[in-house]
Amino acid sequence: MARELLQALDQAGVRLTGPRRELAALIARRQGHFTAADLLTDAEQHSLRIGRATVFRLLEILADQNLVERVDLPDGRHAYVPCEPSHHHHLVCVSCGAISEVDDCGIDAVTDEAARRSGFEIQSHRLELFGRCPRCRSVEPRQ
Amino acid sequence: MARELLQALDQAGVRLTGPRRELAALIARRQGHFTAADLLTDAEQHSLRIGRATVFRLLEILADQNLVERVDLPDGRHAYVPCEPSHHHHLVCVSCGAISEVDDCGIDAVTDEAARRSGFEIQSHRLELFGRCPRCRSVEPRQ
DNA sequence: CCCAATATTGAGACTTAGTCTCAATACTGG
DNA sequence: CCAGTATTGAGACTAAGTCTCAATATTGGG
Repeated sequence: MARELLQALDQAGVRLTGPRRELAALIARRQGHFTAADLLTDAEQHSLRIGRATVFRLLEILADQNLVERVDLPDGRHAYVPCEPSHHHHLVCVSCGAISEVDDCGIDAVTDEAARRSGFEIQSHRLELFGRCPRCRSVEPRQ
Repeated sequence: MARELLQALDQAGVRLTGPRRELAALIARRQGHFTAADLLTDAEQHSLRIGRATVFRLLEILADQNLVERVDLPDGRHAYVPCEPSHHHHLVCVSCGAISEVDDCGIDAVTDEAARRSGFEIQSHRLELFGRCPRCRSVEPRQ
């Protein structure tokens, strides 16, 4: 999976330097969402000397390329999710942090309707869904 | 408008102390969204000695009462919007920062569909729409 | 292969948002 | 008025993120 990330970066004309390869590998090893701080901790545990700025810089590049998406968790923290570049939305499991992607499920009708009612010209939107994933539901059916 | 905020707080059993009244007035004077830092600046300009913690504490109370909603701006900052307690979504004007509320425009169908496809049990969602408000559109029709 | 131009790097200072603690103060009901 | 409780501001603290800069890595051209 790190392979794919690097390939996509390469195609976008981004230099594949050592630190970037290492970070791509760390990201690939993660399940679900992660924060910048997570990556810094990971790097330290692997005895990689990667600066804070480098992490944020790569995350910015990845976000620009839509290879990673920024998600605002309900508690206000910022997390990132590796994902397909196409437009879609995220389902965040509040128990285990797993992320699932769902593509457009008729949201356009909603935004169109909102535009009609408000007179706004809508340029972008962000939909985040929070709940419990199938696995967490089966482990503890009701919370 | 500060009147309404205070009234709602009162009904919720929150003490209407001096600093809270002052902050309510500052919030009422604001158009659209604002950040905690905005309120601190306002307070200072009005020579009010209100501590940082007090601002965050009141915002938390207001958010708990759904009198204010936290909005994550596209640039990653956190802002607050005074609003009606009922469930709804926000339209944020990226030019002037104006906020408009739209209530449920069929989003439930979208979340239901997402739940069906993913197996998640969806507990909450957040939809934010970004674009340009009617006024900004008329001033500069295309950007 | 080497070199000069350019991009990237890590370190750490810095900024900003938000939390926490605590002693002083304000508010409450009796 | 008074005792108990809640709230307050100050400021220390933490965490997230940005910025600067000198050192290093990478690149394409000769």
